Amino acid sequence: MNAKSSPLLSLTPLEKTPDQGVNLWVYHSLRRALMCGQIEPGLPLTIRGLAEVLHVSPMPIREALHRLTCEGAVEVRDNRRVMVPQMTAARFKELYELRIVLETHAAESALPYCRPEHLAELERLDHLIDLAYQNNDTGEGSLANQDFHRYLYQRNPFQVAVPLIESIWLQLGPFVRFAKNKLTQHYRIDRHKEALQALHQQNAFALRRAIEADIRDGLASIQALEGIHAHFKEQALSA
Amino acid sequence: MNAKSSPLLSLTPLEKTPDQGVNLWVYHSLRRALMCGQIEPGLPLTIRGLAEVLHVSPMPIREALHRLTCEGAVEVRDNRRVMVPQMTAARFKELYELRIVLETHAAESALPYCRPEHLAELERLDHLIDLAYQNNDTGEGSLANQDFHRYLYQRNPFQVAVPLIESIWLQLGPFVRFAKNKLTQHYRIDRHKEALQALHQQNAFALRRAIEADIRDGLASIQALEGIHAHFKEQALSA
DNA sequence: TAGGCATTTTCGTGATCACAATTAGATGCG
DNA sequence: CGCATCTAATTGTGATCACGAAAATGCCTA
Repeated sequence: MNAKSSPLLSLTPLEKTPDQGVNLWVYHSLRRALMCGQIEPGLPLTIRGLAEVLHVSPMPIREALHRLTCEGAVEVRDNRRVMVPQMTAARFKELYELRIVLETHAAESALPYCRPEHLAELERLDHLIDLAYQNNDTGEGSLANQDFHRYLYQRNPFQVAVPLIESIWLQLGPFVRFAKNKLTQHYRIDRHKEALQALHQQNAFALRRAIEADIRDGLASIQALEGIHAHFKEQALSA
Repeated sequence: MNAKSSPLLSLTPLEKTPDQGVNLWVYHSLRRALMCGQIEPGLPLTIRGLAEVLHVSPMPIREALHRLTCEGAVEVRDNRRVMVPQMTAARFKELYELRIVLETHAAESALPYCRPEHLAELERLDHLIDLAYQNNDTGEGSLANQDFHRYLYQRNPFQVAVPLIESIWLQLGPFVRFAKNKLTQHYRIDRHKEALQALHQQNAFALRRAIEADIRDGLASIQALEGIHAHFKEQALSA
């Protein structure tokens, strides 16, 4: 009996499966773990290993890993091993620029559809963010922040950018866990309030500026962390 | 023996599998079929049916369909049936706006990495596009056009937008087949030439304008088709 | 004691099987 | 003759198995 010594992963597997298949439950569990930085980049993820950790058959794991692969959350090395990709400073910068491009566009395209009741819901979601950060729960705060942005963008019923944005979030997720210092939280301007005001005034330009500033603030609060680049793999330039 | 009457699909399954697994071969075959509009939107795709058409076991089909699902190429109706999503005018417009946002950004970020030898390759790819259209091969022309754009964007070694752009292409793919009229080809301005000139001059602004114009030209040539909207499902507004 | 090679283990892939859910066709009632 | 119901075929999901390839382990030699 090979008692796998794999449990380098705690992997709180979300609350039990309500009704959705085992497949989706495994996917969401792994996704959550990725997003909260519970999986070490570079550590090889094996199908059978994860299957044992989550107490399911290898099949749902296989499908979840494939899905996460095509979403960019994990990558396949030389056609075999799968792992969370190493981050580089250049890729980090590209991902954040893409966030700005995509999310300012998504916000502007959602602006005409925003009704007063939606603004109320956004204020509620923004309050949840504050609560999470007051509890020093960085992971939950990050997820709540995504809920705020996602709800805004999805006001546009024809929105097609959200899956792409979520893919970017997923690629950045494993590295935001280092932003545990709430120091910058004290001094930061609440860009969400600015966004809400812009929404109220139906001011597309102000909305874009608020969203961009919000994203740049998050980036700055991460880059301000000393030693953050130690977690980035030096890029092997093969020009 | 249930002789499936499914062959509503011709599905020229690409050239045989060179060395990559059956999995990837199936995926690329389906992707190619999607891109060339060989699969009727709304027609239900079944795992076992496709498995019989491609003469493989259901397993590679299952994985390919899942991957195409998370790329937005196909969608799952009420958690069971999978099919090419119906297009609406609103979604069409959103997808093209997203193309412009993503591709102008990708082009600009690739600009600093463009060397003379890359420009030569781009001219070669542009020539292939002309050849395809001269042969009235719309499908091949569309693929060649994607090769041109992809090669340009990938000059940036830290590019992260290309997978997202390919997802948009994949969602638009099944509907560009209607653009079979080469009438607009005669009068259109060659935006790729403009892009190449901008690249040569390292002019970011001109490059963005060329790429945006190129995309808008393609959109216009499709929308100019009378009756194209007959292929769009009227959107069911549930506000 | 360190390095090269062969054996063994582990892994991903692809195939087949069993089962619940859904759907399409058949049947019976009004 | 039309419609509701029931039955049977079909589908997606999840589990298990077999196989070739890649790694890890151990062994042997210099």
